Amino acid sequence: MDRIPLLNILSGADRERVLSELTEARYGKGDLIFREGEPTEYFHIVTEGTVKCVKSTADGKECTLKMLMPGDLFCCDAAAFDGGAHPGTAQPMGDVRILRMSKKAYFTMLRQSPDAALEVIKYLGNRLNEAQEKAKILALDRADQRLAALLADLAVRSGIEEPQGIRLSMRLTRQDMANMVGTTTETAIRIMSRFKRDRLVSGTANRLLVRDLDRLKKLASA
Amino acid sequence: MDRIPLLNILSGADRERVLSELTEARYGKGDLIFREGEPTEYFHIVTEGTVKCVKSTADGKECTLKMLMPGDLFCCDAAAFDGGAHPGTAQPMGDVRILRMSKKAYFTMLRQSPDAALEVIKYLGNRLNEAQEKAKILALDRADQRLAALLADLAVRSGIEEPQGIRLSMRLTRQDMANMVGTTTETAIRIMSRFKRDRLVSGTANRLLVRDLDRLKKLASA
DNA sequence: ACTGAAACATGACATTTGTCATGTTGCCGT
DNA sequence: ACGGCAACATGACAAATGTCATGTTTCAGT
Repeated sequence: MDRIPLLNILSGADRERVLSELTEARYGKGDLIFREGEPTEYFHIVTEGTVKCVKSTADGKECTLKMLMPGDLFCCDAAAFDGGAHPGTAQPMGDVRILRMSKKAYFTMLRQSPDAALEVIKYLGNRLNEAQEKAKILALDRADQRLAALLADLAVRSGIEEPQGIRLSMRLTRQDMANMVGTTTETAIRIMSRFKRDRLVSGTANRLLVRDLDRLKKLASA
Repeated sequence: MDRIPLLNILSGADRERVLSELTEARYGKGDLIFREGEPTEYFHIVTEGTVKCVKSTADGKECTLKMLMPGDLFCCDAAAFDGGAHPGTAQPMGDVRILRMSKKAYFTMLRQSPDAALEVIKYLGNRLNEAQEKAKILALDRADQRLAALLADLAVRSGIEEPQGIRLSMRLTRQDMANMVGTTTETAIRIMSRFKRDRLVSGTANRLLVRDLDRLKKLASA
């Protein structure tokens, strides 16, 4: 519970009150934290593991909006909408732990602590910029560039240095990648095959290695 | 200055203090309110006209992120980032009027008025949902569906009822549309020609008419 | 009313991406 | 260790979109 900015900025009575409103919940592979369309009830904070935010179409196609990692907030937006529905589905990638708080307690916190409100505003601002950057990439770049950008980003943000390159910390299938960059699984596989041949990456879902981050970044913005 | 939620929720001394910090600025065709990469200095509110938010690539391609209309806030996000740079360019579509406030006054407002902070949180939450919905559309839909969705959305949000159909209030070239849905001008033109042939729309930039909103919506989500 | 520039239009072709089919590899649970 | 399912792989073809070229229409400013 140390690496959560929103909680760290609080102190004294504010902090105690907020902590007393938080409940821990755990989820595993196959669970859903909530579904697209369901009414929002809680404000959430990820403390361990990775949570995938997904939107789907009527005909079964899926699009992954964001991978939430420890420290990330969710439903700080939709929940603010009185009575709104979840705009997407939240799905754990393996074991995760989250803290949550009722909508009412969340509003109370925001009203009573300007620090908390400012922190949420900064967080949402960053998320908005991120989402718009993603939209730009989807609108203007080719599939291979989008995939290169994704791998580079994941390597930088959650990669582990290894002698051979940067190891990605989470399991990530070609289908997961496809959903994140807006292509089909087949194209993602083909592009990954090419990247492998060109020694940019190696390995599959359980052990993905980024072998040439610089070249990957260059390709992403070429 | 009546139709600005953020200002309407304030009253008394709070309202006076905030109003005293706001300065009006006007811009016309060809001006830029700010450029991508420049440091953020102000928080802005649109009061009249339309402002286009754009991101560009090194090789001159452009992507329109959002059309801001009266009541919209901007740089409530980037400005919250101390010393951050503008993630995009803000460009007036014709004559616009905006109110602005220094970053410092903006922070003071957010600290002193929980109502203002909550309003900004709600606004940012909506913008985030919007941006993610846009990303989903870019990731999963064909160009004609994306264009249909755009036209339907504009018709609903800023259209004027006319005997022949719904007239779009702003000037919008095929190139503008292309930049908003992530295609080339040529494809946007071809798709619009088809829509015209099928009696879904008519007219060009200065006088665009949506003639069959329902069919347009159906195409968007088919 | 005229004129130059911007917007619109369309054809021909290249490239990218999707679709469907089929086969191989890797990994998890018993 | 092995059986089965998910993940990975690849070919052949279709569809969508981009690119380049060329011509017409529309519109704002003189």
